[in-house]
Parts: sequence; structure tokens; C-alpha cells
Amino acid sequence: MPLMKPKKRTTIYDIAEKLNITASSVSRALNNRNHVNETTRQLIIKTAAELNYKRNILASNLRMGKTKTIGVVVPRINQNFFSNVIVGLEDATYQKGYNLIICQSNESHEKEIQCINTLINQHVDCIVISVSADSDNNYDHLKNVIDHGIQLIQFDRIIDELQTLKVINDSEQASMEAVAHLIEQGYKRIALLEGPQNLNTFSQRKAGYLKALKKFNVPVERELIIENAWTKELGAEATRKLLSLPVPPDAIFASTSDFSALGVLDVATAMHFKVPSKLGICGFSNEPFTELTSPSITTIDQFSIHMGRTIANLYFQENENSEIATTPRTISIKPELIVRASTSRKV
Amino acid sequence: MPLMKPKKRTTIYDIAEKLNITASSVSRALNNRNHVNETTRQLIIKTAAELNYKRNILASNLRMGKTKTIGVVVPRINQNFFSNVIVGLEDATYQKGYNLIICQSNESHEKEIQCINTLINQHVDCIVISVSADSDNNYDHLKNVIDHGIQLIQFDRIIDELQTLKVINDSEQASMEAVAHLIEQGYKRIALLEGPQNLNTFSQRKAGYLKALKKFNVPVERELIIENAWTKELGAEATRKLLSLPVPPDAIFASTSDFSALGVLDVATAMHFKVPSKLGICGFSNEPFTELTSPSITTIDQFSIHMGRTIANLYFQENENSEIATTPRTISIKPELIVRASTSRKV
DNA sequence: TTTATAAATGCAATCGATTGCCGAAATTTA
DNA sequence: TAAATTTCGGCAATCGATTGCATTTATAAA
Repeated sequence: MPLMKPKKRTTIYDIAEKLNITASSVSRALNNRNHVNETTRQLIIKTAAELNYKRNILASNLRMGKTKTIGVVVPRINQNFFSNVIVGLEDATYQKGYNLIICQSNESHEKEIQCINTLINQHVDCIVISVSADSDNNYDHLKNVIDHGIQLIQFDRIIDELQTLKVINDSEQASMEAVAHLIEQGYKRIALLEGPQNLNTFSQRKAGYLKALKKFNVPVERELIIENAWTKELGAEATRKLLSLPVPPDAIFASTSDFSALGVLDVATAMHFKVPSKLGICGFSNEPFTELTSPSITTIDQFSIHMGRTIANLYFQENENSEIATTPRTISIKPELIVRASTSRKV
Repeated sequence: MPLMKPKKRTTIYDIAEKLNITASSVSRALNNRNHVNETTRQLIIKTAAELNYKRNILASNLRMGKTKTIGVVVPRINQNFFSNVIVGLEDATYQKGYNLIICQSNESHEKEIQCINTLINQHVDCIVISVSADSDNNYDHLKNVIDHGIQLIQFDRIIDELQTLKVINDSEQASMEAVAHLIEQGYKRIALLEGPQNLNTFSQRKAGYLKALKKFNVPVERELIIENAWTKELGAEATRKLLSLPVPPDAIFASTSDFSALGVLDVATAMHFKVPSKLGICGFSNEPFTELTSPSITTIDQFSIHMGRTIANLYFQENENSEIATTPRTISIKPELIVRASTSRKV
């Protein structure tokens, strides 16, 4: 195979030379600026097409200080919720000619800071982030984004006190509905698997749980609330503990994730707690597998793709004037309870 | 909230001015070029740190014509296999200071071309692609990548005749093992759900199927091979047809995906074909849900994260000298058969 | 001490696109 | 016909970093 020498790309100077004019005019014509005669403009556009001209984005970026690029930082790219948000983002931004740079923090605060710095260095126009669980209560890196004049949009897991654009789920409301549903199905002792309370998403889910209990006058029992039962394994472990109580719960709301709900189901099956008759199970996120287990698992859909699109549109709305938005604004998306077999004991 | 004015970033000129030297020296010092006195270099580095200097990547990119960015084009970002490949890619490239721009073709040839053009315009250093199913047998856009001096790496779904770097699974071997396993389990009439044969991945899987039958002297039966049974729905439809045959198959190899295997399982259950005793089922990809169904589904793991890392490393190896690699080279990763309940009838 | 050599630094062009400012040409108004 | 506007396009600087070439300075050899 012959050694490839990349073909030289056409520049505005090439066009200018061919037409015996200057590069300024070419630039103005191609950018629909005024100060160019309509006839000349048409000629320039035609010639540009003939020479297969493509604007050199690197040069343009340098001059303009903008890159039409959005940086995304998520804990894990391959987690269903996040990859779907990215799908929505990609879909909406691609149409506007924007590109996405994707980073994952792996739930590490350290890596998150590194990602942010990389994106700042890349001069992205906007950073979209869902913060890592491990956060240290230190948000200097996010403030830094704002200080650099880069639009910051938080989603799902957000830092409340930072004044930024935000797109979240109304997790509290969703959780309340889920627990209310359990109560309506006749479950009396409902346990909660909670996540790290420093994350808004998890504290809201707990709040919804408490609110529902209060509404239906169900007493809150300390021993039914299990901290940090986040993964399938931790969910299983928690369930083993719960089902061994003198008076075990008759329902478990795995507010952390569908994965922990899966752990619950495994242990319940192993310990012969029939689901849903003897134990109700509700997860969170509507992972695809939840409709495949037996019984299928009741869960909460977060409209992740839609969330991605919403984030993108929020960016475009707020930055139409090309000034970065400094007035905070929060869009809340209402999740939906998906009732399945694991909580359906009344027919 | 006050209007933010982004702080002006420090440039090499600022450093030069402060030290009464020229920007050239600063640049050389920071890039560890020779021709700089060691004392001066240290001073420059120290001052750069003090002034919180960060190289302007936009300027550097323009000058160097490189961007330390890799473009990725996949059919769907949120498909388990692809999102895991991306995880592996991100992991390996991030460490080297590279960034990833992600695009999805949505299985459309049209969109794929657009994605490629965007990435070429962005002057990415490398494009990593798994082609869309809908391909038109026209690969000008890929040739264009090479013509632009951009390293092209194909993975998983590849165009064989294009001379590029390639990373694939040995699907033929894996399929052969899967079918051999079915035969060993005593299944006699094994049906195949096949995917678009223009994609190497699917044609290889079929080849493996045929090879295994031949090896064990099992006759190939035309009616047991179903074209284009790709999705859960198509898999279900195909199964309905197969199980209604005068002499239905006693095993179905859903070579297209675990999703179609899921469709098979659904229909089998509905039609009271007990799995695995009366019908064996084998999928492809090891989607997380395959171990959650009842019975759990035998499938083939593609080591997707590892594949992502392999792609990245291949790039770094081949481009160490900063020349793009023009000698084709293919790395084949051996997938692994994961035997589960859906095909285990011998104990 | 003088010349040859090497090391350190500066100068200026380059990577392409963009844009403020100015002058020339065309058009309108008086 | 002369003066006042507009319109069109060119000039040159700018965005920062990089680098070949030239120049200066320091060091080694003669």
C-alpha cells in the first residue's frame, strides 16, 4: 500500500486567489456577513463548492474562542440511565452541529476533577454533569467551570447550592407514589433501601418514602431503613438482614436502583418469601431487565432519553444570545411508576 | 447574579513578558524541546505554574494539525455491547490525554456518512467505527477518512475489503462452539436465526453454525434457517413459525442477539415448549439480562470492554511514530461461550 | 589569545478564519 | 453638478503555539 499523503484541504485563501479577491471577502460571504455584493457572494459560494472547501474548524475555533462542543461527565457511560441520557443529548445536539465529548468519572471525585479540567482545556462551550457519589463536599472544580465562562448544566445528581441550570427528576414525588402504591396494595411494613444521602437523588427518594408513610399514617420504623444498599450485593445483604427480623417487612422499596431490587428478589426467592404475595418489591430506574425477571419488578421510569434532549434544548434556549446563562433555572421531569408483578397482589 | 466575565487565560506571551524572554523559549521549555538552558527551563516551568498557565489547545491544534481526539461511530450508544466498548476506549485513551467524540449512526448509512464528515471536519486523529447494518455497499466515506490522513480502525462489524486496522471477535469459532455444545447436549434439529448477511459478524456466525453441523454430520435443513430475525419481535415471530413446523426444531441458535433469544424464550414459554428439555436456546452477546430470565439464557460473551481497550492500544502502538499506519492488521478476540440453564439438559 | 564549535535565545513566519477600520466606488440627495 | 450616503472590499491585526533560521553567547580547541 502506498504511503498516503493527506490531500491539502482548500482554504479561503485558495478561493480568494482563484477569484482574485481577498480572504476577508470569502470569509464574509461564507458567513453571510454583510459587506459583500450578492453577485460576488454567489460566485464565492459556487467556487467553494467546486473546490470542495470545508471550513477549518481548528482555525475557526481559535479565532472565535468557541468550539460548538459540549462536554459530558457521567459516573458511568455504560449504565443504562446515563447511556440513554447521552443518546438524547447526542440526538438533539447533533442536529445543531454540536459535538459531544464524553468522560466518565467512575464515581470518583478525583477523576471527576480531572475530567472537568480536560473539558475546560478543550474550551467546550458547555459542560453537562451528573456528579459522582464520592464528592467531598468540594465543588471548586464546578465553580471553576463557571469562572471560565463555560455554561454549566447539572442533571439528575446535582449540587443544590450551586446556582446553575439544572434538569432533574422529581424523585420525591415518584417515590411517594411508589410507596403509596405499595400501601394501597395492602403492604403494611415497608422497608427502604437508601443511597448516599449527600446525593439529592437519594435523599429525595427517602423524603418521598417518609412523606407517603406520613400521609397514610404508617409509623416510621428505624430498623426498616437500611443505609447504603446500592448494588445488587448490598441489596441482597440488606434483604437477608431484613427478612431475618423478628417481624420482617412485607415490602421493600429499593430506592437506590433496580440492581439492588434484583438482589432483594434473589434473596427473597432463596428464603422462600413469595413475591409479591409475601413480599412486595419496588425498584428504581426501569432498567430493561426489570420486566424480564420472574416476577417482573415494579419500578420507576425516568425518561432518560427525554432528559438528554431536555438538557440540550435548555442549553440552546438559554444561550441563543451566545451569552452564558447566569440565572439559575431548574427543569423537573416527572418520572412514571411502572407497576409490574412484584407488587401486584390485588387483582 | 453578576454577569460573569471569563478570566483571561495566561498565554506563553504573558510568561515570556514576565521573564523578559520570548515566547519561543517558553514554548520550547514547556515542550521539553532542546535548545533551552536548564536553569531557564526550570524558571519558566515555575512561572507557568505560578500564573496557572494552561496550554491553549485550540491554538496548538491549529498549528500542529493534530487534536488528540478520537472519533467513535457506533450504531447505537445505548446498546450494551457498544457502550461497553466505549467504556474500554475511554478508559485507555483518557490515560494518554486523548478525548473521545461519540456519534451514533442509528443503523443508517446516511447518518453514518454525516458522522464521518463531522469527524473529518473536527480533524480527529483517528476514527473508530462499527458500520451500520444499512450500508449500500458504498464505502467512499471510509476511504475518504484514509485520504484525509486520518487513522481508521474498524471493529466488530467491518468491511472486509477495506485495508484498515481491524479488531473483531472470532464469531465463527464462537458460533461453532455454541452449536457443538448444543449437539453435545443431545439437540438434533437446531434452527438458526440469522442477521443481515452483508455484515461480517452475522455471516461469520452463520458460517460457524454450518461448520459445526458439518463436523457432526448433521444435515442442514433449509427450513430451519430464518433470515433477518434480529429484534425481540422478529425472534418471536420466527419462533412461532419454527415451532409450528410439522417437525419443529429442538433448539434455536439466535445468532443475531440476546434480544431475539429473548423473543424465542417468550414464545417457547407461551407455546409450552419447555426450555431446555424440549427446546434449547442460545443467544449472542451476553447482555446482562440473559442471566436473569428463567431459565437463564446460554450466550456468548464478547469481552466488549476489553475490545475497547484493545482498539485504543492498537492505535497507540501503530501511531507511535505519528505516521498513520497503512499496513492493514487484524486483531481477533476469542469470545467465550457462557453455558446457562437454557441449554443444559444433561446434568 | 584567537578561532572553531556548541548551546541558548530571538525573530518572524505559519497554521486559517475572522473582523475593525479605512478607502474607493456606486448611489442618493440637494 | 456637487455633496452626502451607502455599499463593497482590501489591509492588517488577532487568536496562541510552534519552529526553521539567524544571531548571540558561552565553551572548547588550537
